[in-house]
Amino acid sequence: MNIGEVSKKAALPAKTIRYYEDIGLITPLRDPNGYRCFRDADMHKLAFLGRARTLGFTIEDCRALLALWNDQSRASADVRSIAKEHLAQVEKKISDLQEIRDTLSHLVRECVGDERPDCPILKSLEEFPSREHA
Amino acid sequence: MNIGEVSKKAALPAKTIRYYEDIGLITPLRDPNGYRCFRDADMHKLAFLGRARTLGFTIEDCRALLALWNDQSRASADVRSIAKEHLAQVEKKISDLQEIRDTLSHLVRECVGDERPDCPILKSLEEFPSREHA
DNA sequence: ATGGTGCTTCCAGCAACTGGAAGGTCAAGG
DNA sequence: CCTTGACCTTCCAGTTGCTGGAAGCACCAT
Repeated sequence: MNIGEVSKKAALPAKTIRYYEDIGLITPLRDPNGYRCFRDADMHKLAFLGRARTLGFTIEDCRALLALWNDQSRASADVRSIAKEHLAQVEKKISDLQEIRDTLSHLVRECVGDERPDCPILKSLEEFPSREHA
Repeated sequence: MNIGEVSKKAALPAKTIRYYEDIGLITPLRDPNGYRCFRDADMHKLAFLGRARTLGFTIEDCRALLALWNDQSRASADVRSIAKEHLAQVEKKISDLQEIRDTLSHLVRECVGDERPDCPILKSLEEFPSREHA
């Protein structure tokens, strides 16, 4: 399989696949003409990577998960701890964003948004030294 | 005021402040010795920037907001539309992350996490070609 | 004079790609 | 046989928003 076909099947841009090879996540063979030659195992890895990435695992997480995936004697606890750690980060990010959303939507609701220069949003950005306590 | 003092007051790293000058968000004066010399107006801008950045506005958003802030004849609608756009992006991100969180927490719950190699998380990453429809 | 801290500039690097240029390869059509 | 066009290759640069570090002045206290 050439990169184009793999790209379609794995739903990953060819550029991304080349990048994954660059950083050592996959090592496809080469045809005599220099074209990358992907086997089913490569496809599987790429599908795995695509899935893990859409779940927001970092590339280094993916590297670790791939290693565990390839390790027949791995303990499932190892995988679980990576996933749990990542889950915690996702939850933190959600709550940070929720706070931001609340502030923003409050500001947007307060702002009439007409032709007058008076703007509560700017006023708030100006007057609210949020990090004073830092 | 030198950069160190401003850095403390605005709760922004000195590196960040220099970076903001580099990209033209602020233009502090210089003392004869070459040191940056910040006036109150610079401080205000930096505080404004810090606040806007903690709310997740991009640098380019900040540039636009600063320009509006400095524009006495601005329409508050202009500010509002930037904030609304950003709010929409934040909300999108929250819901994306919530989906990820749900999937992840489901996986983590399913996984016993013991010494056995059998791992539902890896299995799911393997078997679930999430982007097939792309 | 010496030490320590603070300031300067510039260069490199992070994550995870993405875009584009310059060029080789292959299959089809004339 | 030649051309066209799609596909492949490599390499370099850019993205966002900083951050780290090196090399070298500036300033103040002793």
